[in-house]
Amino acid sequence: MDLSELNDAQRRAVTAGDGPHLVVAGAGTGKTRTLVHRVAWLIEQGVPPEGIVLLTFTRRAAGEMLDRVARLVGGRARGVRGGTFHSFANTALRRHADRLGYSPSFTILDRGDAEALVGMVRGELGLGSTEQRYPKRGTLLDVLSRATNTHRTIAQVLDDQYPQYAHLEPDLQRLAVRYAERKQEQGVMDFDDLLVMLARLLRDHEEARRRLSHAARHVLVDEYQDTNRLQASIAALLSSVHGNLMVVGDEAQSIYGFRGADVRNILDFGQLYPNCPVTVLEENYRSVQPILDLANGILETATTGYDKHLRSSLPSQELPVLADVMDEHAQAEVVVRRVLELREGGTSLDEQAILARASHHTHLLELALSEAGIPFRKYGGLRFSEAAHIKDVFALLRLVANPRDVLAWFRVLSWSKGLGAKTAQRIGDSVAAADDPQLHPAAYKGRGYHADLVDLAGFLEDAAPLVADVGALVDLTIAYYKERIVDIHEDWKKRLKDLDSVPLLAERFTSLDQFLAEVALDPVEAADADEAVDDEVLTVSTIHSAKGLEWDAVHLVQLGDGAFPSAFSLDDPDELEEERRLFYVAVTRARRHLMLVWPRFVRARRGPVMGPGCVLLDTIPHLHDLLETVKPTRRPWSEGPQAADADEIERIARLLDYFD
DNA sequence: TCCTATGCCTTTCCC
DNA sequence: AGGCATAGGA
Repeated sequence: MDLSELNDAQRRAVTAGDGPHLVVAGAGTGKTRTLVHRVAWLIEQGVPPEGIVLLTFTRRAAGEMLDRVARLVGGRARGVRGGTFHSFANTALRRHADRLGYSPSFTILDRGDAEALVGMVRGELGLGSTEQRYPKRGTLLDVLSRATNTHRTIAQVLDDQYPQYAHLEPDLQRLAVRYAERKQEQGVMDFDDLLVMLARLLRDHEEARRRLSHAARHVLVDEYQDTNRLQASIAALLSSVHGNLMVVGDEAQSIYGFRGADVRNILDFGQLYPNCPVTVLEENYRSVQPILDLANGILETATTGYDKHLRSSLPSQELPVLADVMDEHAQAEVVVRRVLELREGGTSLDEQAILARASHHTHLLELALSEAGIPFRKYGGLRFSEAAHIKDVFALLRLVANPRDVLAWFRVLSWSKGLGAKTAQRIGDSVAAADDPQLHPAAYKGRGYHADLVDLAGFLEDAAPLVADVGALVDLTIAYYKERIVDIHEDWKKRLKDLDSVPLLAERFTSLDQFLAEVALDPVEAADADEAVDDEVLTVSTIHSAKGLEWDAVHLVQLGDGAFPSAFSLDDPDELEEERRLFYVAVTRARRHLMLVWPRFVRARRGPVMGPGCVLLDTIPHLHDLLETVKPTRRPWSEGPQAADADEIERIARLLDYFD
């Protein structure tokens, strides 16, 4: 293997000896390349590929890295175990589920399912029916989830995050206990359980730990700054036998605090492993210097001092552009024009991306792209597999895989007329509680929905023998569902064509459990379900989903207080810091061309129009030396403010002045 | 027990 | 704007 294309620091990390190792890698400093070479190097040194565990943040990242490893060492790379913490946990738990009181075909609950179950448990415990201002089920789940992921008690989480609900601690304790019992009874796990159970397996089950950790000769963790306490403990336990744990990350890019990620993991790694070697990668190979100057400027404004200064060997005369525009219409216009101009200049659509803080910030822009005939794929936001009709199909499949899955019963039963929430839950519960979990329609003779239950039981009977033939099972399920969709969704016509994408998704899978787990752990992006694939496509993505990726040209839209930074972060200094790091991540995705778009006038869904400020920009020292500001000529105010009040008219007038 | 109408309340990022 | 709880009639 050729190590000559690596710099000294990278080579040190790649060829490091055994033991723990921390790699601090600034944006664009060849972090991925280093990890890829490290894995390849280990294989060449004779480490069996199955002994290497590569934990990454997304499935996409894992796949990409293993492809690159394969280019260096060939087919041997296939043996490497790679994926997210959750997917690794899923695989390990299927093998050892019985030790934890679970069947190997347990079902994974996504966020929506988990909330629904919390809702059921809340009802069952009679919580919140009389009291006013009771937290919503999403909030309840959030409290439980934060407690698990950050290793804190419910009381602590309430204190820190939800002081207004501090008095509900006893309720939440009961809820937590019952919720856990319900999941166990039904053979379902939520995302957190995957991590909790894996940690429990590693801690409490001697034999399973031996099997798992003896196999893990080398553990490598990417994006370590975005791991939470639980994940860090898993990495430590997993590597405890051989002690070979290499973690790679950049504390300036920690952007998942909202999900319980803890920067302390990377900052305190040296305390956990005293004398652990540290390699710092500083040379940036990705971006031209003016882009890095801006990135450095952003870090300078951070209150947590990051001891980082990115430098590049790629000079450029082209400053990043700040498009100071009137509103979202002007934003769309300026972005479309820029995309086309760059393309004329040789930057293909594949090499361009539009990034935004929130998925909905690009709605108008997507319309404009379609109008202009620019093909794009959107990442982030609502997933294909989260659409109601797709979840319907998966509920049927889940019943085939795990007939104790009460949420799946609930969903499927509610399709029948005259069968409401109460009855659905009662039927689901009784099936789940039975020794031989099966639907017995005969018990409901005389009810209006009896015929539906007979049909459903018939379907499940026909489906049962097909578990091993995922393709045939999916076809049967879709056919069954298509007969019913007309009564379930008023707008069934536009939903119908999506159903035909499901068999395509299932194609790669030989096991139903695997298929269902995969869909839960890595929800299919709306973009990927579309069969119309142009060969040259622009990317539209949230910044979070763009983590770890890069493009020649990046167009970052919707800057402005309330949008980016998000309104929720404005009054909390810690959260504002996370917005800053997010801004930093966005900017450092760009190699050569960067445009920031700052619409001065954004109509919020409700409430006031957003003001013209943007703290992320305002606080950067010497901003105007770092950017080339353009103010496109104002387009005529064709839309006009509807029903504007006096305040709003005045604000608009001021803005208009500004632009003239 | 089910379904519909009404009014209130919140609103991000994701494995 | 849309989800969610509650009220009240069927």
